[in-house]
Amino acid sequence: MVRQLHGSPSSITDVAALANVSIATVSRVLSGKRAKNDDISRRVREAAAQLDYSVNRAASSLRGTTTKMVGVVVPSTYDLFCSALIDALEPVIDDHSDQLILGLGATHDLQMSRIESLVDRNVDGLVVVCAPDTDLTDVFDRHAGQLPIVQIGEGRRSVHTSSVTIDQALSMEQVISHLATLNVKSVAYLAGEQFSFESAEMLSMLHTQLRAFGLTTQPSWNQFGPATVERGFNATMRILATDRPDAIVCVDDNVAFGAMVAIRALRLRVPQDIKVIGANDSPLSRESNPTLTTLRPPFEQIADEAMRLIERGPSYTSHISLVSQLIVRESTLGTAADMERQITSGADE
Amino acid sequence: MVRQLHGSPSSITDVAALANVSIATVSRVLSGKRAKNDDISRRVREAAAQLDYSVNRAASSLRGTTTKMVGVVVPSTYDLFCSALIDALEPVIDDHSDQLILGLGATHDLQMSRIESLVDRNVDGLVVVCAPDTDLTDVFDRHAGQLPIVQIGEGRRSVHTSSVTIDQALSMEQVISHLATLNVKSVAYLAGEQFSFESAEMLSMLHTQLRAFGLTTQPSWNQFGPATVERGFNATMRILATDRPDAIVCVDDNVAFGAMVAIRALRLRVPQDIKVIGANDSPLSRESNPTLTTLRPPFEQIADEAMRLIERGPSYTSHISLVSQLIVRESTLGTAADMERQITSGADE
DNA sequence: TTGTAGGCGTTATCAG
DNA sequence: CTGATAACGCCTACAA
Repeated sequence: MVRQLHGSPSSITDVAALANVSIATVSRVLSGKRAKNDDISRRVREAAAQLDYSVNRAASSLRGTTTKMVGVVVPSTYDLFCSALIDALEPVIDDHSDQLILGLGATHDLQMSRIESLVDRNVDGLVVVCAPDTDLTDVFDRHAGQLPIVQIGEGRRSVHTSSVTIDQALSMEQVISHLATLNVKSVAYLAGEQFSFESAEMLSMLHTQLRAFGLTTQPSWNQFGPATVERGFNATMRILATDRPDAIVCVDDNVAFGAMVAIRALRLRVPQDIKVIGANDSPLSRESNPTLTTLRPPFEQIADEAMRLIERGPSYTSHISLVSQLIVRESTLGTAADMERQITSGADE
Repeated sequence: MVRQLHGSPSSITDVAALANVSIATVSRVLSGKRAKNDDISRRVREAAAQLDYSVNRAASSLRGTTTKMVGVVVPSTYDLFCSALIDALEPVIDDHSDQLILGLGATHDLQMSRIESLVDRNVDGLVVVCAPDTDLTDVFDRHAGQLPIVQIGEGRRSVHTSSVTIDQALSMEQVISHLATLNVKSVAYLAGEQFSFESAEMLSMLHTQLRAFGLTTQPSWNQFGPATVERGFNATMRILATDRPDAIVCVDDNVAFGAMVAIRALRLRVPQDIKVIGANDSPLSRESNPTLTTLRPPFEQIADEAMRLIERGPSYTSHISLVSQLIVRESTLGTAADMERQITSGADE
């Protein structure tokens, strides 16, 4: 393989010359728009490899109809949902030989600005996680005719864009059904921030499912708050000061961890005395709490569906709803021995 | 402003026609390669605005010398250091009117593949966080002549690339000096994973600084392990079963949180009985542990320096070392009242 | 199936 | 400082 360390990289003309064919043929062979796999085809590939040739994307974008770039706009990579999504999206985008262009913005204006930039760049598609309380429908409507846009998760929908969401009702049903199987009678719920539409929706579904399965809860057990370990700890302490629910369902694995610590601090056992379930599981939280029964959003599926929708172009819009996976672990099913092990081992070495 | 909802977007030719100048002049005005700010300049800008014109980056890249794209390659966005870095880098890159192309890879092969893709795309520069135990010097050497490459943090350095790192020695000095001021005599250290070079370096610096300030430690107090809440909890429980260090320094805010929970579980007080210090602070961990004294890496500075190095082009290489900021909070300086408040309040509402 | 040639929108060059 | 013009590298009718 000849490396052109100095001088400009080889172009399609060089390949054509070396393979003794026209540049049109080279273009067709290399872009797969040619049926046969004969001698010519072989010669072209060989020449390309020898010259270490790769297409100039700028030229290709200029003349062709795609840029092989996909824009991804999310509020922040701190957000565990967003980082899990990005980690799932990146390999899928790479598989399509596309590039992931990242836009960050936690406000309407920032998100809009990033989206405009990406549209300016003629990205082939846009994946957007709307910031909380943000309405981007105007921006979407403005561009949805030009390129496929896929909204992920909550947020007001534009008529012209596709969406991939998580079916919170089915997810909650899995949780309550699981608890019912374990003979749980009463359930506390540590929700997310009050102002979030998602939180309100989840809470309402919880009540629906509790009713369906004949379980009970109490108003003081259904608390809104930030999704932090500390909040889980504090909220649980407060509930357990006077009451004793059979299970605590948490909006987040961090909250669930705080709850478990609080339960242990009160000399109660998980899961024998109280069962704990988390949600919005991500590899990061899993690592820090490997015994927690939790709802894992289907990030790989989300990424696959999003890219599929982008591939189909702007004229096709579809709304896809996926269901989280309930991962059953010791915090609901474990034996006393399991939990003992969890607390005392974890050997540092 | 005239929107061209249907039909192709306006090009430089349209602007030139409307402004009654040549396309060359339009190009110069809009790219700032023209001194005066006279009538011509004004007419051009006006025409561009009227036509909602924006340059076609593909054409610009094809003809010009830059692509206005910066590649960022990191192991994973789960990693708090990486997500904090990306969140700091994105706005800086946007300020330069560039786009951030993200490449993810936790292994040598993946990182190399992403870097090759980005170089193929002719990005204007590359920011790379090497995966642990990964040597990318061969890849760097191959491309460092073509485009500026900036390594962030640990990892083997290539002679031809720039780097921006955190001065761990100075950071540790801040920590120990702070503890010395508070009359701390003995310090335990919960390190990161044993195999990481960074961990070993930090531990050695800890000992150096302890000696310098006349503090003590014990071999059994210096433990390697994963950076999780659970690990911090377990490790602290084990140490406190027999010993009583005046302070515990943790490699990570999560570990520190686990340590604080363990201390409280043993009915000891932070900071009166034992002081706790974290490190690698990020907004995420700060949110879940707002009372922790911690070392915050200078992400904004890192981002600024990285972009500055990229702007200077491939021929200029420089190695920059920045120092973390010690954020002093209640876990070392607080009063009893502070900590009481921390535990019992945190009002869910 | 292959080659030829035109043009995508921009920037760099060079002459005025 | 401005304007005309030549690339940049590629894709794709269209002709052979």
